[in-house]
Amino acid sequence: MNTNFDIENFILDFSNSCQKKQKKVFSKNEVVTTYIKNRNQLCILLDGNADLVRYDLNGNRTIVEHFSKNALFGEVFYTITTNNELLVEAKSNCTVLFYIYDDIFHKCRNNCKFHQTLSENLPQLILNKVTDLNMRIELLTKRSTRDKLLGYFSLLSTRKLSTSFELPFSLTDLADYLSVDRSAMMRELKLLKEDGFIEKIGNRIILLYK
Amino acid sequence: MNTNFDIENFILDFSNSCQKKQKKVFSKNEVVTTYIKNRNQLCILLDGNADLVRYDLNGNRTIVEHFSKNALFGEVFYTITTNNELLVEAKSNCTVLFYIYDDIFHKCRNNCKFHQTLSENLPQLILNKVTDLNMRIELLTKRSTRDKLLGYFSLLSTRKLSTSFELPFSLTDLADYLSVDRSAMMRELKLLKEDGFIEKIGNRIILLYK
DNA sequence: CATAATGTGTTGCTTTTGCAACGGAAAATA
DNA sequence: TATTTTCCGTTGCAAAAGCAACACATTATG
Repeated sequence: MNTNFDIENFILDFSNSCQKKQKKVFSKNEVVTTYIKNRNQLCILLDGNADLVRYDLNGNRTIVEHFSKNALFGEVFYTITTNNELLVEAKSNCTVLFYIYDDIFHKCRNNCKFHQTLSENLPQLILNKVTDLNMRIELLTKRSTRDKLLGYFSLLSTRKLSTSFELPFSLTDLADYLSVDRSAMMRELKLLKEDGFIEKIGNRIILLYK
Repeated sequence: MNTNFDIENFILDFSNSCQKKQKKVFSKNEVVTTYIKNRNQLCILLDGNADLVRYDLNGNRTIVEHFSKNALFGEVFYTITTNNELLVEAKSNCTVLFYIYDDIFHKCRNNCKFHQTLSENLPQLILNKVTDLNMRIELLTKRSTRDKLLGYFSLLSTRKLSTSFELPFSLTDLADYLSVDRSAMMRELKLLKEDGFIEKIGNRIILLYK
């Protein structure tokens, strides 16, 4: 996450300072948490990978966000407006810290340093989420599967400062992230290879164009 | 916009308190502003309607956000990460206040009340944007044009607390907002009518299902 | 008021995407 | 290690969406 706020040190310094917290360990595919209206839970992923997933009424699965080490998530960052189930699924073994925010923008009743520091930095952290969401929207508004794939690859390439990078998703999950059918995406992936846009070696993509 | 912060009164009280501002009037279809990296402009729509629009390399147009009276917009709320042109277009005659934020989360150098009050409420305002963006993502991840239309209609219906409501867009713009082809959307709209999901009288939609 | 510009509604055709199904590879698990 | 489960890669077919073109309505504008 791109922030001036040093989450890593913050966690090291303060993670034990608040009494109102819980630390839990999850194994792969377990449900870490479900998003519930007005609870204002805040979670920190100390270790592992997890996805925020939504299931709609048609049974379609959408990966809304992907979290890795030190990611912050929870209802604090996501005002819930619909009835759709929103849950965080562990993609690997995970260690997670849970906090409840009585009031997002004010101090913890216990007046602990953790909540205080976090409150100060919350605006910046939320703005980071906004950036992520806008990127997501940009991807989703692309009209074809090809453009979604290329857009996503170019994003990863920019982040890694390299035309070669690992996919953080399985291909099945990538399809759910781009909101397209998996087999149609595989077909397009093949065409992208044939048309010389990309190379794919296992989980690694190499961008060839420009 | 759904916020505890009373924008209307805030504008009345403070819009003249900061020296670093500009008030401008635009006529329909004029470009209100272009989003530029690191400028941190903040705009308040005093009157009229405007859209945040993106044009991609294929010439596709996407309406990213729709603004009406008292809406806040500008780079402050949108961390720019791509090269795509992002601009705000007046959809009617508009009056807009412009401010520049030297530093989003700190006080204006002039220490004016406007920036101070806004700083205090910025987290809440950003959270409102997050809500909007999440709804947008939810719409865009729907797999079919039908589901996008129904999802959008149900959203408007919830907002207006009525199964009957006016569309805030022309149908051409609605297609750009849902990121679908206009004629395909028209076709689907016709089918929705035929299948008894909606009624459409001019600009007004009536939801018939459930 | 006449004319231009924009928006609506429609359609035939083409392309893209989704769906369903399957075999084999890889990974997780007993 | 054997076995089950998940993931990858592919394909034929059906459905949906995009494209292009047009007539007509409505709205702006000289």
